[in-house]
Amino acid sequence: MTLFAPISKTGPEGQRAVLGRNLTYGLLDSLGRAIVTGHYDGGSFPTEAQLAQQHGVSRSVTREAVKMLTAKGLLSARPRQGTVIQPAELWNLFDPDVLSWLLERKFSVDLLKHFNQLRIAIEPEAAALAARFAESGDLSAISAGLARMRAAEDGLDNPLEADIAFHIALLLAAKNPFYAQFRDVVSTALRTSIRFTNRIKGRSASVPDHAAVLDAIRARDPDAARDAMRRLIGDVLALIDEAERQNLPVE
Amino acid sequence: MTLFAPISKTGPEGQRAVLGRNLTYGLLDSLGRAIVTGHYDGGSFPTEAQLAQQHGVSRSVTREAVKMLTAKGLLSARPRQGTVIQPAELWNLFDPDVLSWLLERKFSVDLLKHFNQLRIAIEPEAAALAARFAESGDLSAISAGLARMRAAEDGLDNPLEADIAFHIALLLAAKNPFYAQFRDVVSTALRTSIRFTNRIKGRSASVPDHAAVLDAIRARDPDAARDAMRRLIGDVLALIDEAERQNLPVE
DNA sequence: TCGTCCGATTTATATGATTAAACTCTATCC
DNA sequence: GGATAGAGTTTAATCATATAAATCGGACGA
Repeated sequence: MTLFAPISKTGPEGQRAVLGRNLTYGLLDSLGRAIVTGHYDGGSFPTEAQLAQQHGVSRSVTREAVKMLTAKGLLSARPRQGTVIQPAELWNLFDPDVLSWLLERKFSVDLLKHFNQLRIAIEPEAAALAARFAESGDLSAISAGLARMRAAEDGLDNPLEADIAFHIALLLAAKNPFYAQFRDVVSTALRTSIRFTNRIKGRSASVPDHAAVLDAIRARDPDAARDAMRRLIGDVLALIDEAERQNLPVE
Repeated sequence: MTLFAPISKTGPEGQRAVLGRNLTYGLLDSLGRAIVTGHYDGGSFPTEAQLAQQHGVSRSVTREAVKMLTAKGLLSARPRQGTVIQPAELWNLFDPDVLSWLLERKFSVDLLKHFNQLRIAIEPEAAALAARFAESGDLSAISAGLARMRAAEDGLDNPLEADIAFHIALLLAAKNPFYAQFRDVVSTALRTSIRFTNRIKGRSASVPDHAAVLDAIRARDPDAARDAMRRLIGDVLALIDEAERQNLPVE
């Protein structure tokens, strides 16, 4: 059974089919993706010796990749028992790698809904905190994001990247390191959303709604900022719920 | 310079001073704690050869521990450059290990505030979701937590553990895997809070306030559930803010 | 029937050798 | 003089092999 091709090291001509910046990261990515997408769901996970052989790398590389996966909560290794996949509840979902592997699965409205259920908790509160604590640099950054969104309306910028820039700047303005950690979740959620929301309405993210958030932050009005942001994400969630009710075909 | 004692392997009588279940995990914990608590802030991080020598372990163990730390975002390793500590913004703060190392630092009201600023985003929304999606098993679990809190009032249970059980059960009732991930943050926050809040008021967590949350969830009223939970955590935050203003000596 | 010991399996650890990557410095060329 | 190509050096990356420790299952014996 040849589930995987060799990661490929330096080939005859010296080219390197990169799956990462070196063999270990290549294997990490390959295994992580395979685990999260359920390639091992039926049978059991291979032993470290089998892994090394299947991927054509040494045991050192294998062990280091496995150790990284255990650090992210995907695996657990014990002598004699072998290396086993941990139940999904133990995975570190906020790890950027795990997050990106999750998206390799078949697209699911469910995942998108969960993303946005999280966003509607985090971002309104982040806006409220930003209204209290944002410094002038933070305000400029949010404002710059908004400006890019306006430019995008005239085709002068990428609307998705502009939207992301706005939301990231806002998370940083909350001046709380935990909120800053949601950078990846939010940008991932937005990137995932785009191919979905665009199917429903032709509209991209509403500039006036975003402007309302910034205005409230500028006015140092936490409650108004929270409400404005809540409305923004509430709209997306309503869209998703509607799609779910209609059992809309997606992708 | 002997910053660290050897991790200690099997000693004379065969006992093992465990800093983890094996050498790699011992080193992981030791290095993680040292990094997060700032032991390396002045100088630069040792090379892998130096680490191995300083801790009296082999290069394999060292490399695997370092790889786990890079997986958690604390380190980055490149040839010729050596192994370097990543800026704190890149640390995976939601990783349970990182979270626990964070608490090894000198207690700071700041950290406690950040914890609860996060909780006030997550938990009210979790309560609202629970009001919509909780199944009967979830309701029993939350109810059991509340019962334990009541028992604790009569000295029949541990008030802190009862409180934690309540909040964890609620997170799980939201039926969203991302919310479930906050188990560690919330229990850590509560454990940290206790030694702080107890200094201010003699009161432990209010049973009626918690009961109000459960009642709203039972009544399938998301808005009421959100408000009730918001009030609960808002109280804690108010306490912290007050303490901060008075620059209260802590611990 | 129960416990103890033995053997097999798999990860854990150690070590030596070699390779590749990345930075520094220098000497050379224009 | 300044850019630039190349050599040299440092450090992680990789490979290979050997040995130790942990644990499971079954055999054996009281």
